[in-house]
Amino acid sequence: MESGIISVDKWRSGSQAYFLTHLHADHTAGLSSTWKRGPLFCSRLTARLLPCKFPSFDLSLLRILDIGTWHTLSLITPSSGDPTIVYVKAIDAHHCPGSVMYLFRGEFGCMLYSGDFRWEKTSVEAEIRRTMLLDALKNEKLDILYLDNTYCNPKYSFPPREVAAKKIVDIINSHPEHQIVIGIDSLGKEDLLLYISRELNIKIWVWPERLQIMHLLGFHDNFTTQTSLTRVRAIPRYSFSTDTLQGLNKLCPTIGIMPSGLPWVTKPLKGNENIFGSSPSSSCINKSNLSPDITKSSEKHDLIKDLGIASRFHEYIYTVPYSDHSCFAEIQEFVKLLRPINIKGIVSSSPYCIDPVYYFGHLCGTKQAFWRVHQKIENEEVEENRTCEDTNIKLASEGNSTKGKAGKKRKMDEFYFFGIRVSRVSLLRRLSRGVRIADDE
DNA sequence: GCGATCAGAT
DNA sequence: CACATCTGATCGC
Repeated sequence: MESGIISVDKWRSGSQAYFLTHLHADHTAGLSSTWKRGPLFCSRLTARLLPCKFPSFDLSLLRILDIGTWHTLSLITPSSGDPTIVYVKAIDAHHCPGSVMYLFRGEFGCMLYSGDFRWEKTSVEAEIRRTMLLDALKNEKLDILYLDNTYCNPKYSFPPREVAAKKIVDIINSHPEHQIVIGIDSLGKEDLLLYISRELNIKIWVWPERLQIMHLLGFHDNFTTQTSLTRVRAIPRYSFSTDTLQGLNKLCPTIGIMPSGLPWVTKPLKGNENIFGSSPSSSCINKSNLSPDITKSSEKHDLIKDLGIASRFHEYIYTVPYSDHSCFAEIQEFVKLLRPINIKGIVSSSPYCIDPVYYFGHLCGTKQAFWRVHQKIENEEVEENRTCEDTNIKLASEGNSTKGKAGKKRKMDEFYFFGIRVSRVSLLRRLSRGVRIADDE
């Protein structure tokens, strides 16, 4: 049987074509400026952004896939040496700029790799995308869906991004005298920042590399690297912490806003701090007379009363459920729409992320996968294993190329249309995402 | 010395 | 509690 025809967000050697869904770091681990293993397919926008991350990347290896158009790849069946045709269509994933899903058709059947995606149904764009996906699948069963299962648990529920964005503007407006910092990554959340910029009619500060990204995305008027021009700054998420906010508040009153799919917490609060801020006697209260006295009971009451979907985890920090991944209900809608024969989650890092078959197996074209997963769960220690593929990884005796307990995992793979080759994993480290299509396992 | 990988942090 | 990213250590060439 053939193996390793194409890889999605996986960069080991042996494939004939490589597909990148988007440029976040956990999907590019293994890619580098010296890439030469084969053609790399991606969206036009990803191709434009890619040199920022990989400056001397050989651009002659890039293959741009226009969204919504079928592309034809002539590949070789490794086992026989015979030519084979693979058709691929890229579909906007609405996760971050350039992000796409890939729909493949070939001898192996029909498969969709969702990548990271957000499936909001409130926008006009979402309706266009829904139609595009259904048209692409017309009269064709979907053999396998590789699904972004980041929040594949009913406990994960959050509103559309538009709602969260409004809340963030409300928070900013309710702090007219404060500096504002917002934690973001190197790509993503641009729509949020644009919305803030337009609603408040201000520019937003970003760090220089981020301004370059904004310009590549075509945003020339809403962002600046001059701190004097604005009170709203977007800073790297890794430098967004309680310490950062406490430091900033020694200079001037500042609040932090963390847009995230989940309530965000930093390291455990110390001493007599609590989620509504330090008591006046706390050693952590800052001593500057510029600092906001949020501990005044009347003001505290007003702030809390008005938080709505936002929450306040620290005296200076708000978290708002602005997520670039689908919530559980959206994932469910997506699966209901597609009715795949089989589903495979592409994320296995979260202790709460569960094999999507557990929740959605009954929506699939075959009940086999559903029953097998339920059987597996009933036969094992449910609370430990059903929510945590990492448990299997930790139990694995060796970090070879099969994830999980060899016997158990192989059993799991049997009902998938493809075997999945997963790179060697550290027993303690989460799996990277991605898939390499192979059916020889 | 360099890139890839890993561990630990935010 | 998650995600995405950074820094720094270690490994192999």
